[in-house]
Amino acid sequence: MVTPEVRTLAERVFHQLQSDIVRGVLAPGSKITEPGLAKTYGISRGPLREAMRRLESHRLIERVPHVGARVVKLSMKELIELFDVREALESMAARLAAEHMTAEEIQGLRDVLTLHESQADLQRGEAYYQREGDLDFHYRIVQGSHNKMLMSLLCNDLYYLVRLYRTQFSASGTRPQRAFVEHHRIVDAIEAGDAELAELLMRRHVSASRANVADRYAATLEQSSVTQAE
Amino acid sequence: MVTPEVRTLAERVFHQLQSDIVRGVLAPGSKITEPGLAKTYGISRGPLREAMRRLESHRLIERVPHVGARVVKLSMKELIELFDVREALESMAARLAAEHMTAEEIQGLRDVLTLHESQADLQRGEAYYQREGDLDFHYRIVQGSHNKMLMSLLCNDLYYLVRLYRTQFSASGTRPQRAFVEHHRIVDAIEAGDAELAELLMRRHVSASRANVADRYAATLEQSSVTQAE
DNA sequence: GCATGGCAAATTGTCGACAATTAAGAAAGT
DNA sequence: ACTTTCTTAATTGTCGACAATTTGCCATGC
Repeated sequence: MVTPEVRTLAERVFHQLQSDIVRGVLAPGSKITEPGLAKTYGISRGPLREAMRRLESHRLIERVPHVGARVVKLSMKELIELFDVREALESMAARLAAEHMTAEEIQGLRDVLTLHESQADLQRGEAYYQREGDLDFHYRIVQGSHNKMLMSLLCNDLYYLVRLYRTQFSASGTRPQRAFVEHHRIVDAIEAGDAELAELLMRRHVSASRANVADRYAATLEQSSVTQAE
Repeated sequence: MVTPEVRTLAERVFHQLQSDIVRGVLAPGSKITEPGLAKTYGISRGPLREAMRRLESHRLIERVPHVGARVVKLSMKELIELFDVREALESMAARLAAEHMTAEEIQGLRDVLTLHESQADLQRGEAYYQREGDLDFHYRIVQGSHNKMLMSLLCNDLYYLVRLYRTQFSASGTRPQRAFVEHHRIVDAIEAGDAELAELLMRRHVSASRANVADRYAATLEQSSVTQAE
């Protein structure tokens, strides 16, 4: 990941909190109190509040004035919204990557895929896609777009939410091989410099992930309505 | 706009600073010092720093640890990057708007257009598109997407940068009528529920704006290279 | 027994002071 | 005259204390 700038206390505690939230150390929806955190991390409330303000901007915590803050808890609806935004941004990223990625970057992307392939081969492709690997792939394509604003939006904001969702829903995705193939096809398009195709494939790829989530959402709704009816 | 939550000092000074930066009261690239601002706004540095941290997250100021902060100054390259992101997000917004917008919202959108038309008719369509009007149109479509994450990204982050760019480059867009027509066509598509068409038209609309900016960018580069050569 | 009002504890918001780091300017040496 | 180094001033980073607001609880009245 990006080397965290740990020059100040506020920076350090920001990254620490970010990590703790994404990894599930701080449970989604749990209330976090300033004196508590200050004591936990051994700092005063000043830098802590600045870190929390940044986390708020990054949508990892939600604050209400004079009341308090709690770790964000993604609803399925919000999760699907997140995938819509990802579809828009990542398809654009794939298009730009096909136009601007250097040979070295493309090679690095291939290396990531082969590495993942061997890992997935061992673990029967089950757990892998719920880990960092999948995001690593998307991460590199965003970098390849050479668009700093895209990189900032996706890598600094949205991907942390994606990782948070994985801890929340322990996504038992049933489509590891399919995603594999899709990844390969996307790299092929990028390597061929076919921007239009790369964009289309990435759009379908993210859209398929969202559909997967949406299906489970529908199943959940159905079940809850049954529960409500009885 | 969204009613600003002015419950605390930090909130108030955040909105104040945001407005001052976007309106050009604080010049792009100018250095801003904490004691100076604290004195100007009559508050202490605590809330001020929190407001600045939020502005930093929203990309309106840039901070370097132990050195200071300055108002962001968009380069043409960054501006074009911004338009790329807008193209991706707003075309998605138009698609969702065509799917989810209510009759009342569509009527409101039409009202905005007719209002703008009368204004533009008076002012020969010159100055209007550099003001709030154009953004107001886009704003409503984003609202119509009913996607909170999209709304947050576009309305809370990117649109402030767009407004900032207008003060920076005093964009002498030569295409008011064309944009008018494009706006109308987009609304037509949304009203017809044609999501695919709405997305396509919005993509072209933003893309055309970017092309306009890019042309001026190229002209600027040419001129500077001439200046350098002499 | 329940609702309403006020009281108290805890938490958040704000402030001023002190420590740490940086940048600029002056002085001295080559 | 130029570079280098040291000193100093200014700015940022951090802290602890105080004020304001909220929330839960308890007592009182119906």
